[in-house]
Amino acid sequence: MAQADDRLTRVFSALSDPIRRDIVARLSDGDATVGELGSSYQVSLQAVSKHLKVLEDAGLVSRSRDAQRRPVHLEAEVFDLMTKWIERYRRQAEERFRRLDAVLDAMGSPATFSGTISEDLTDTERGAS
Amino acid sequence: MAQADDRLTRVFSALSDPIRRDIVARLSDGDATVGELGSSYQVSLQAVSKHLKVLEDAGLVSRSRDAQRRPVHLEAEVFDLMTKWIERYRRQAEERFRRLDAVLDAMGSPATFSGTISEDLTDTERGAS
DNA sequence: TCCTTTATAAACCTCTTGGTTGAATAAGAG
DNA sequence: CTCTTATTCAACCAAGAGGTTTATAAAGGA
Repeated sequence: MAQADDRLTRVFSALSDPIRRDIVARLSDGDATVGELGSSYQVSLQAVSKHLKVLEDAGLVSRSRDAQRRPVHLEAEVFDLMTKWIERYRRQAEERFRRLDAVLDAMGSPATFSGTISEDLTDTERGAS
Repeated sequence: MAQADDRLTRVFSALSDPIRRDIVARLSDGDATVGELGSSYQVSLQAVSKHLKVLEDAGLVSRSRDAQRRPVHLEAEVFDLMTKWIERYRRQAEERFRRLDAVLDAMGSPATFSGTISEDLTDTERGAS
């Protein structure tokens, strides 16, 4: 659970950088070496190497070996982690919205909506005391 | 374009923090005040207030006013930005994978796959020189 | 073997982030 | 008015992130 949390943190964090998102975009089009990737940005190759390490730690890319080169490969499955998280709460919010609509509908009043309509759901992630 | 980029950066960045993700999770169950949210974590209320500002700047939440209270509301539409980005590259990677399979199939060889199969795609985001 | 290419490691710097505490603001409630 | 509640602002601090440069490692190619 804390593990999944760390993983999500790493993935979101990895994609919060424009260069790293761009690297992912490029890799979706095919594997590439560090040098190939690096030539597109103004930052040093070492910086790109660091970015790749971040992506790798997040599980978003993997690397093999081809002579001196280390081709980088996109691991698209990790996206699932994010989309699942996102979709879960999006759905929940939409569901709540639907219910709110139903309530307003039933009593035909505006109301500033300050209370909570739904009860507690089992929330696997939240844990702080 | 750079605007969308900033927005994506802010959204991913906002969700890269466990407390902020948890806040989003809670808000998906209903609006809440800063105080209500803050009581769940060990950090100070001021820290929570800062987290909310980050979420707000990312467009993930909005705030209204109810006397001294400032109820926080989840803006789930922003999720679309992310899912669209993610799905785009996931799909592209899968597509590439399919084509690779086809190629391997056609020539019945293993091959370590180092080259690029597809040509450049018009990539709206990538822009660095 | 020696050179060149490709990539990483290490040390360093600066800016950002997430946290703190203490003061200020906003808006009822008595 | 004055007090209390709810929230934010300001100043500060430690740790982390992203960048640099210099040096090192790994692995063909001449």
